[in-house]
Amino acid sequence: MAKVTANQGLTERLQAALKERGQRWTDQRQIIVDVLAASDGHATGAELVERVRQDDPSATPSTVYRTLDLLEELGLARHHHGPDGRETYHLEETTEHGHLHCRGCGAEQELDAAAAAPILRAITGATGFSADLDHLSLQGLCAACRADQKG
Amino acid sequence: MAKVTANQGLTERLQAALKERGQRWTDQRQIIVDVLAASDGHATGAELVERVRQDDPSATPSTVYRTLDLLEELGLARHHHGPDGRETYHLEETTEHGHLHCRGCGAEQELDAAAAAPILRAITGATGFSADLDHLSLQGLCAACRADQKG
DNA sequence: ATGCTTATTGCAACGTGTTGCGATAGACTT
DNA sequence: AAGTCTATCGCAACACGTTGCAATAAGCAT
Repeated sequence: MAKVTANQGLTERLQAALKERGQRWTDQRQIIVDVLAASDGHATGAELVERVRQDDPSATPSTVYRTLDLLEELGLARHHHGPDGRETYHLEETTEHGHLHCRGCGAEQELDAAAAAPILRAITGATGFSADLDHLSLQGLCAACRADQKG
Repeated sequence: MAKVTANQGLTERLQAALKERGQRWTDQRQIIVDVLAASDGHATGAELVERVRQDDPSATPSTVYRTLDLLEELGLARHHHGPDGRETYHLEETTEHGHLHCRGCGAEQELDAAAAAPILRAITGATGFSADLDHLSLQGLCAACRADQKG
């Protein structure tokens, strides 16, 4: 049985977008999109490289990273930097969201658009900046850790 | 003429803090603190390494980075990650502040504690998190670029 | 099907930062 | 002043990403 890509619609959109720009559809790109979709939460660049190499051992990091850049250009993927500076990628299909890292317990929490709205408003109010939620990556202490510190 | 360190007070504080922890004061550490103080705005790790090597060509990256980590542990320095993930260091003497990067014009703007207060409040209100201002590094569009886009 | 154009790939080298380990050299004791 | 203990240093190797270049192969035209 032929391996059916789990992302028919996505793949088609991608193929169309590439054609329009005179760019090409390749097996590697299919694999990378599949892997990204499969690790739908968040994956670092290195993790994605490794997973892609399980499907196609001939793939190299440069190709994977270049494809990820391309997917971002096309608006299909996003990346942000964790508190340690490493890259984390996710598909744009996931709703736009920010990230919160607790330096106490190490927990990571997502911040959806609704929860972020007052924050973004405060940023615009204080600075005139309209901040990108997808690039919002905060570090601090979560409620539980703050309570612990007081105890 | 002996080279006089420009940071008497800082150096003394540092020496005392190290002694208390059973750690040592070395020429390299003096140089690194001096360099950090001299490039008082913000400098990437690589820039700092290069400047330190001008004063002491025998210094190696590992030493510089390890010292920077130590200075952070002691609360004397801070680093955050720019939008490209590179590290940027500054002395803690500078008042705590966040950073805003405009993806339109590339401008970088500082965010002082007063301006940030309503933002931090909004974050706590929305999430329970108490965010670290020093690690706050936002990307978005500045007021000018937003106006341009509308034009 | 064959050939042409050029986007994509793999490779190799680089840039930034981190880590393990043996050698060096601070700081303290005698 | 000499010796001891161990923090720090330099080195070499590694991890994550990026970039230039020559070889490959995708997509189109014939």
